Amino acid sequence: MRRPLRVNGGRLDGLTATDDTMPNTHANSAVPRPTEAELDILRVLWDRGACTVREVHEQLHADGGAGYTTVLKLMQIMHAKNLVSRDDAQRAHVYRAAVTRQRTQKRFLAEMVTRLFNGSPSQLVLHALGEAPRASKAELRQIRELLDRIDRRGKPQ
Amino acid sequence: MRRPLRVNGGRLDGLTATDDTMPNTHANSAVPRPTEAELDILRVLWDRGACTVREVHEQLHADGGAGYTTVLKLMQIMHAKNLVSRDDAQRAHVYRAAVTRQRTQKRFLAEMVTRLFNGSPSQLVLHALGEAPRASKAELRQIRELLDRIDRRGKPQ
DNA sequence: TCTTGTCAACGAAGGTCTTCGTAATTCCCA
DNA sequence: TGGGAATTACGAAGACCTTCGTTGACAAGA
Repeated sequence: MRRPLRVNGGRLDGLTATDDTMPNTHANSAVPRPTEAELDILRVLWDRGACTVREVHEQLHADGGAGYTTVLKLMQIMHAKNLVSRDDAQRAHVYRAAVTRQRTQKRFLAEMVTRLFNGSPSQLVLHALGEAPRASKAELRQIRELLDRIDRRGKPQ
Repeated sequence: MRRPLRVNGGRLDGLTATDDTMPNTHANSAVPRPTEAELDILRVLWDRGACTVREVHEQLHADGGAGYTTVLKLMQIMHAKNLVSRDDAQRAHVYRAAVTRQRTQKRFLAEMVTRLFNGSPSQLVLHALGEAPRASKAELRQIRELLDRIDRRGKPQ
C-alpha cells in the first residue's frame, strides 16, 4: 500500500499549503508551520523577547491552564523544529523566537489566500475589511496610503 | 490527573479560537472548524454544488492522490460533524456543503486576527495588501469603495 | 440466476499534537 | 557535604486526523 510519508504531521488542519514557492527573502522554508499551542508560545516570545520556560508558563498559564512540563515539552519540540532558538549557557535555558511575527503572519495569510480565497489576496482584503469596520482613522489612512503606493508602483492589468 | 477533554480534536493547529462570541448572524456555532482535508472537499462542494463522493474524489484526486474510500470516510465524518448535509434517496448519496464559503472565510479570518494580529483586523488588511500588489484595478477600486463606505458610515474615534 | 461493478459502512493503522508523570541533573545553602 | 528546590530530559497516554483494506448490500446485465 502506498502510504506517502506526511511532512508536517499529517493532520495539518484547516490551512496549509507549505509550498514555499513564493519569492521570499531569506527563505525560512525549513521550519514547519507552528501549531496552535506553539503559536501561543511564540506570541509570548514575540511580545517579551527571550524567555525561560518558567516565564512563558507563568505568562500563559498563570491561572493553571497547562502544567510547567507541558510548556517545557512544547518548547523543546519547537526547538527541534527550529521554531525557537535556545541559549543553554545558564541552567535555566533561555528561548527566543526563531521565526519572526511578520514572517509567520505572511505565511498564514498566504495559506489562507490559497485555500479559502481562490488565491486572490484582494478578496481576502475585502472580506477582512468588511468584518472590521472598527478601524481607527489612522489605520484607514494607512490603508489608503498603501493603496496609493500600489497604484503608483505596479500597474497590473 | 486533570486531562481536559478537547473539543475540536485537541490539535487544532495554528489558528483557532472557537469563541463564537462574535455578534454573528445565524449562529453557525455548533459545527467545528473544518480540517485541511475537509476544507479541500468543501471547496469542491462550494464550486460545484451538490456532489456524490465519486464526483468529489475525481475532482480532487483524479491523478491518484487519495483513494475513493478516503474521501468517503472524510465526507462521512463531515456529515457527522454537520459540515455537510446528505441526501441518501439514491444509492449514491448526494452531499452538499452545510456551511457557506463566506461564513468559513469569516471564521478563519477572525481566528487569524485573534491569534496573529493582536485582534486588529486592519493590521491584517495592511499585511495582506502588502503581500498582494498583484490586484487588478477593479479590485483596488472595490477596496477603495469599501473604505469610503466605512468612512461615511461608522466614524470610530 | 449468476456475475460484475459500485457504493456505504466499519475498523484499523500510522502520524501528530497536547498533556503529564517520573527520573535525572544541577545548583544553592545550611 | 548532604539535602532541597528548580529544571531539563524521557517516555507515554489520550485524542484526532488521514488513509485504506475489507466487507456487505445492491443493482444491472448476461
